[in-house]
Amino acid sequence: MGHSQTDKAETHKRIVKIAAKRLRENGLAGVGIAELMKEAGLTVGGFYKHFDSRDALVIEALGFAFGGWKRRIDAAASGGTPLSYESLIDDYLNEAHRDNPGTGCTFGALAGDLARSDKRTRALASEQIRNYIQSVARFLPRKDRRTARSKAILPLSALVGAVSLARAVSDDDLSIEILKTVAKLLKDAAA
Amino acid sequence: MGHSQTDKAETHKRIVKIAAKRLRENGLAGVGIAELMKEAGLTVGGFYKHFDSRDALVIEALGFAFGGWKRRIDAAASGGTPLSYESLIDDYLNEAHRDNPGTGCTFGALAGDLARSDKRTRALASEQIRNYIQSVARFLPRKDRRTARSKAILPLSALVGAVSLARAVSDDDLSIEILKTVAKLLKDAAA
DNA sequence: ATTATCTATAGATCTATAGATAATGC
DNA sequence: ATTATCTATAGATCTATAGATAATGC
Repeated sequence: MGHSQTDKAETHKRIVKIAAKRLRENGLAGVGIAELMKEAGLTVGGFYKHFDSRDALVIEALGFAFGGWKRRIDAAASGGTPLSYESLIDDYLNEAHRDNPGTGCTFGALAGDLARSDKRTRALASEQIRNYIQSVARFLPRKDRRTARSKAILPLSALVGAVSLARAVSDDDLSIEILKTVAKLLKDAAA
Repeated sequence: MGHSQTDKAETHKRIVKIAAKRLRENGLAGVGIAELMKEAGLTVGGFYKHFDSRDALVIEALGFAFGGWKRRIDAAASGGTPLSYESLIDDYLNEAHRDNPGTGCTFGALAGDLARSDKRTRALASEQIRNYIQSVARFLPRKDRRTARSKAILPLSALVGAVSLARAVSDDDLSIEILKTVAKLLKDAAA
């Protein structure tokens, strides 16, 4: 039982990270506190020294989850290998992303759950959608730069819809057809 | 306490309809048996004379829910007023649909939940996605008829993604911007 | 006699809290 | 002394079942 204040900060972060993954995998109501704490190597009783309520953890975890994909594409945008619009699409619409919602786009995994969440959670979603629109806008081809913000909303919706539908079907051929077709048509439209 | 066999068939259908609405509103795990039975004017005990399990009701309710929107656009397609591709889009991307998931498109409301459902439920989703692709394909402009099936998958994904995102945000201006922008860009792309 | 529905409840699960335990840190 | 974590459990909720009740339908 080691429990310095440093340990506590690390423990807190570990719980948030695990929740960010498990909530994207199982939905916002799909995993209990006891299970999350167990995955963090702890027991249920300690939870409320870290969070006021389950909802408080959900909000924190969503904040962390949203940050993940955004950090990734922003880093790619400003980093050494500037990502093209096409590679952004391929980075989103592939089988690895489809099969790993826990580390993927939060909207792709939880848009439906967010729609049913309270106002505070949906305010976070608003803020993040704005971020995502801006992020996607930066990757748009030169010809769309002037109306980039508007132009970014269609591909963003199509990406979220396509990965949701690709995950919802049991037929793998159909699932891959959805991913590949939407990827191709989005690229064609931008060319 | 009236309970002829005719009554029972009607009661069964009433429970399914109520579930189809409430599951789209609250998510596949968001409403309990007692609440559904109460809305149908019944009590919880009678439930299992109608359904083997809660899951069995969910499957039946999804079947009914999927049928709703499809019946609507198919009727429009073959009916007196042939719906245009543009009016199909407007029929989907508007505030009334956004604000009434209980009577709207099942994928728009439940794609994320379906992705986390068992294989049997996702098999139903596969079948229905195929139906929806065909339904949308019939509305495509003349120039896209040859590759209609492929061409239908992008707008379908964009519609589902856009309504999910429009519901997920708390900011009404942003929500309307999503609906209107995706509608306009889809129409422009088809023109 | 059969059965559609009712009331009541068993058993499981989940959030949150109470009180004990064993470290930290002044 | 304080506190991070533990064990144990209260209270709520949810699915499913048991047994009673009051209609249907032979």
